[in-house]
Amino acid sequence: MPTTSPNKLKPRKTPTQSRSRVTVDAIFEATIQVLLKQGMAGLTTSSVAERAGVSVGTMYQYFPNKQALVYALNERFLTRLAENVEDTCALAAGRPASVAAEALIDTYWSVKTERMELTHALYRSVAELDNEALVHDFAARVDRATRGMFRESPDLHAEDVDRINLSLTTVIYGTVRNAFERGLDQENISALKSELKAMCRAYLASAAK
Amino acid sequence: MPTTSPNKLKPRKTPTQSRSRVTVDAIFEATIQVLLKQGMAGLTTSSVAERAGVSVGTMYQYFPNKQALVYALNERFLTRLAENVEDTCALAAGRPASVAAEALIDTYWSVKTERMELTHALYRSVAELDNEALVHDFAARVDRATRGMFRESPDLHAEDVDRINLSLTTVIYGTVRNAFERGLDQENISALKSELKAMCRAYLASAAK
Amino acid sequence: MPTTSPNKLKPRKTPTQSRSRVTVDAIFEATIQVLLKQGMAGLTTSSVAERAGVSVGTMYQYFPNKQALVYALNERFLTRLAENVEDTCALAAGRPASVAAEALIDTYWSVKTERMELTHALYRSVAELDNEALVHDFAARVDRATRGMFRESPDLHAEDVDRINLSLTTVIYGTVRNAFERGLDQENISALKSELKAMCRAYLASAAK
Amino acid sequence: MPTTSPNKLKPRKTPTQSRSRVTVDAIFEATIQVLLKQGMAGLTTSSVAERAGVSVGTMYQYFPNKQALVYALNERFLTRLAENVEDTCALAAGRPASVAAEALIDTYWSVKTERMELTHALYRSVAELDNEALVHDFAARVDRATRGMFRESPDLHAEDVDRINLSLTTVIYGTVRNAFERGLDQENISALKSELKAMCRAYLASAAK
DNA sequence: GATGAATGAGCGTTCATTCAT
DNA sequence: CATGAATGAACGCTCATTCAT
Repeated sequence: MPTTSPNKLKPRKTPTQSRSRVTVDAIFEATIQVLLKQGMAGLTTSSVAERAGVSVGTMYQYFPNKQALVYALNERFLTRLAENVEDTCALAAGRPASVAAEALIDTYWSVKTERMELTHALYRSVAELDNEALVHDFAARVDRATRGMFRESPDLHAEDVDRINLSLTTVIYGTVRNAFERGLDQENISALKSELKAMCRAYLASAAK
Repeated sequence: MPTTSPNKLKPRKTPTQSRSRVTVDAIFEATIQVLLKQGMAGLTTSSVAERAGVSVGTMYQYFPNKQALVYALNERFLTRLAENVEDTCALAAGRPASVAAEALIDTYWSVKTERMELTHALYRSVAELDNEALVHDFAARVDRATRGMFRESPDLHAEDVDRINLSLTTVIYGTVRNAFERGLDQENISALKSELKAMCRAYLASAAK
Repeated sequence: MPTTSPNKLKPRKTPTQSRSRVTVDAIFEATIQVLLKQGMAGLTTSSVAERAGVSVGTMYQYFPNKQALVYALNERFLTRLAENVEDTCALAAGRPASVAAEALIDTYWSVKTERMELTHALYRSVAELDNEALVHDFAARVDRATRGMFRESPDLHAEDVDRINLSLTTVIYGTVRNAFERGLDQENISALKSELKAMCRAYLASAAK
Repeated sequence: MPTTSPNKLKPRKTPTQSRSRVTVDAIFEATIQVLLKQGMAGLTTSSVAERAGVSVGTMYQYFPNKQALVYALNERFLTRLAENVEDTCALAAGRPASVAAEALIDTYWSVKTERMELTHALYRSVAELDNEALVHDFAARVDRATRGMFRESPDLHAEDVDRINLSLTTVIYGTVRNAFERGLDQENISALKSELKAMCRAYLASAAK
């Protein structure tokens, strides 16, 4: 699958001036609205521009092409997610691994729940526009944070940290995503959350032996 | 997001005759090749037809439209997956839950690994063409099989089966998908697999108390 | 407008054998049915073949192409119309011009009324497939008949016949067609018919002076 | 026969700005040229765009689809025709019915003759694209005008007006159309015109008795 | 003969991108 | 800088016609 060179995806200008900021924000918000209402199929440059109240020409001042817009939008959300995870990791560092894992689940779950539909739409947009490099970058960043956290856990052996970190994060992220995509109702969703926690606890308990 | 009525997605003729079978297979294989080489963006009716060595017109004899083609391709793979899972469930029925869970993991993992790139590409194609109804149908089918299997597990209380089934399947399927999407290498992949098994075992052990 | 050479439009075989006759009739009837139900837009070779219960290949045995089929269908109807008019003219020859004109109106009107929808559909098909040469040929044939009839009218001067024939026929045919295309109800239609007769009578009375 | 909802046929932007006006006019003129040279069969979006010297994309800025273009073209001509008839009716109101009828014939004839080939081509285009609703609307509009005119004729009884209006207009419009479709030469055409007038005069004289 | 699967040119339409104003 | 009319390549899809069986 051909991946577009990242240079082509970078915004044309970093919006430091306030007017630019406002415009870019409007474009992002419009993109989200369109994504939620029409899905990726309805995400055309003109639909976004119209909703943002700017001309297509203006959009092209800030983003060299459509893909760059979607890229930047995902970057925003992933940054927010990464920051949340990093905060959580900073707070939970030094606590037992099971506590840290539960904190991670809570954080991840709440970020996904907050704007569930949008999250779903963004997942799709990433897949559709070959922005996987972006996702990998953020996965690495988040991985650094969680690994750091587990490294500080008093109940984990140093040589187990990487393995456990990989397992826990892969399981947690995958499960959360799958839970939402299966279209479960609220009751099942929250039941699932505590089962996931139980599973992580049990795993850590057995792994620590 | 508009969902296309399933009637519009049904193949035009069931390929019972041998010539049709060959043609349909060629089209499916071409779709896969294109999907792997160019992704969904490159999946045009002409690219598939050309690769399959048939004309577009012929394609349209078997599939009423492009979406139906992708739908049918996914259906094929999901059917294969469901059958494998059902076989596994039949074999593992009556064994302890942890053994059953491990069998499920092995089966699911091997089906997905077999043509890893294709699995990934199909995940995308489902998202892009609103074929989620199809996925839900198969999820329900597979769910019936695993629930049946766990119901026979001697070490599970009847009232726990549904909860445990939901948890295990959501965790397993989500983890497998995520493992592939993270692009882990073979070593990490197989490490992950045994960790996942360990996790399920620990979970079941703690749940059985 | 490019007119297709008539050779290209001729049926491939004159259906003298009875089996051919049946097939050709079935094809014609199917063409009519499709024309009535779907209009020219739905008149595809396969829709006609399917309705006729034959394969497209068979259709091409009898008609070299689609246009030839429509051509032949129109030819059939125009022949029927021409024969009716010729019969009427033979009967009314020698009668006063106004009687002859009324007879012509009655005949023309009844042919059009008989299968009104079909008549309309055929008008369209003629226009769409540039079969105007055909129409002109039949117009000439019908013209010969009516001219012959009026020539025998005792109350017409020989030098007026051509002018009066042209006027009457143009007015009558045009009015009949327009009456049906305006979508008038039965009451207005029949009122119109007697007015048209009155008009022709008045015209002939004044022209004879 | 399926009739397309009129909303789908409305132009996308009313060409008030001068640049748009020019473009739309060019497209209309190109449509006419193509219609005359190739007939409806040759009227493709690209042939029109090419002849108009614009891109297909530009065409679609002004017309939502091909049918809308043909619809708008017919609307233009029918509006022109209706206005001419209305003007004539205003001028001839109050004059004897025969004078009014002759004025109507002159007007109708001249509008249709002015661009005879085009008139013919438009008749076809209406039939082919199910624009008959449009024609009926304009027929009603023109009917109002002529009925109003005849109502003012001093020599007509009020109770006869509707019947006479219907007869005269149906005969006149039908005859004019038929005259053109028969492909008569100039000499016959103008002979026919005065015969039609004579016929109407005679009809009115007899009807007034 | 009869069949109907296969063909592929050509259609109507969309939309990311550009650039004169 | 902002605009949005114009562009045109590329798409999904149809259907008259052919020809191997």
